Amino acid sequence: MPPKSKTEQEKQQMQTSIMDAARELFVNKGVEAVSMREIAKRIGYSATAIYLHFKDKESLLRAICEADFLSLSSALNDIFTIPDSLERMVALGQSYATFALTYPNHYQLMFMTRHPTNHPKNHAIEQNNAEQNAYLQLKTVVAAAHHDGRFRENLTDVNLIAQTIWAAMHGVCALQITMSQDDWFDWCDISDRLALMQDVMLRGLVRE
Amino acid sequence: MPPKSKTEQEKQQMQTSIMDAARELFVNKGVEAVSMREIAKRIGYSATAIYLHFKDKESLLRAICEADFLSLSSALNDIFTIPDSLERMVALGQSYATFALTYPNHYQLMFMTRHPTNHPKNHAIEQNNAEQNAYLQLKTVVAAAHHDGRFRENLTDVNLIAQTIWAAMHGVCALQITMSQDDWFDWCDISDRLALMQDVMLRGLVRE
DNA sequence: CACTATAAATTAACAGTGTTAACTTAACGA
DNA sequence: TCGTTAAGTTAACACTGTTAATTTATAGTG
Repeated sequence: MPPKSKTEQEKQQMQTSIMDAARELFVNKGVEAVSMREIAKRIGYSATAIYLHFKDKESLLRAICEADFLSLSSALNDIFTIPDSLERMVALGQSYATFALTYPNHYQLMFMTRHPTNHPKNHAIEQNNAEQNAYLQLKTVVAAAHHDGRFRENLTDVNLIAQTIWAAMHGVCALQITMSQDDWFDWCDISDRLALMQDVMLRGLVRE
Repeated sequence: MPPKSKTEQEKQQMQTSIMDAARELFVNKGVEAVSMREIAKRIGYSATAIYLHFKDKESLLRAICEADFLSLSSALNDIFTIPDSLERMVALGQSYATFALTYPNHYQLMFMTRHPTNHPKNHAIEQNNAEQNAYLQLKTVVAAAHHDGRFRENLTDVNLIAQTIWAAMHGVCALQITMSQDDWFDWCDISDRLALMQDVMLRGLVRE
């Protein structure tokens, strides 16, 4: 039943409906455990219909990730209204963690898997802009706090500080994502772990 | 050409040869991208021969991780001769990081890959002993430092402290492993990042 | 030596995967 | 009314993990 000549808007709608169905399945069952046929059935199409909109499964996944990269960026942008530079920094970390734990599969693809660099040409550059943006947002916040003289005297390398803060938040989130299913010991509440990490990092970084 | 009745040692050798081939392929291409047939070909057997030693693909993966957990455990054991509890804690973190960065492949499988955990019953308990040991080593060191009154007053939950320290070290190592290839910005030296993380965590955790 | 039981390994087969090629519709412009 | 063509479907291919059936070669027994 193919009515001819969908409008551009209808195409867009079809794309997002594919992406929405795929995202939900990906998150619930894991990317590898979801088949194209399953995604297609969810929206009442055959599997091959997806290929009219996305080159393959990986590019569908990337499209979803890119979309959420944008929402990460805008979520991080909301932070910049906070006047105090330290509070701003904490809020940035909180938003970052919220994103990571809300979209664990996407986070895993973005920050927890070595990218084979298969397509180094085309979207490698553009895509890294998104990554760069996310890091630049962090770096900007750190630089502001540094400019305000909030860090200890011996902390002068803004890049080093930013990367260490990033590592701290990443550590909590990544460990939660990979290990939360393992129930072989007492995982403290993730929010407690996040809060303590923020607290410890602040105490360790900030001038008294 | 099946000669009858392999000795127990030969069985062991076959198992480890399977595990070695699998580990290398898993790490280089990703677990899901490696087929049993490919692993088997690597060691000159047919795919189904693997099933004589491992129940399925997942249990092969778990066996690999288990073996690597043991070598981590023994690497960490050397620390316990250090008398001062804080120095011991720092040294543990250092050894942990050294292991992670020396064997990034193993580390990736152990701490950076989500495992399905489909069969929570049988081997869940025994198998996790190795993991438990590694974590218990950390917890022991943290508990000692806590007992010595080295932490800030409000820090009383040993589990929470241990998990946060773990997350901090994991963050630096994991980010290094996944992102070191991406050259799209100025990565500071890994040893600087590690040192700063240790320093910040110490300042944030320890009573003055 | 012959014969069988058996461990070790292999091939055949199954259901399911991502993906491509060939085919079917249905609506539009001429 | 007739192609042309976009939108979608079915058929097919080369894979995957895994199980069942089958081979092979040795070890022990008569």
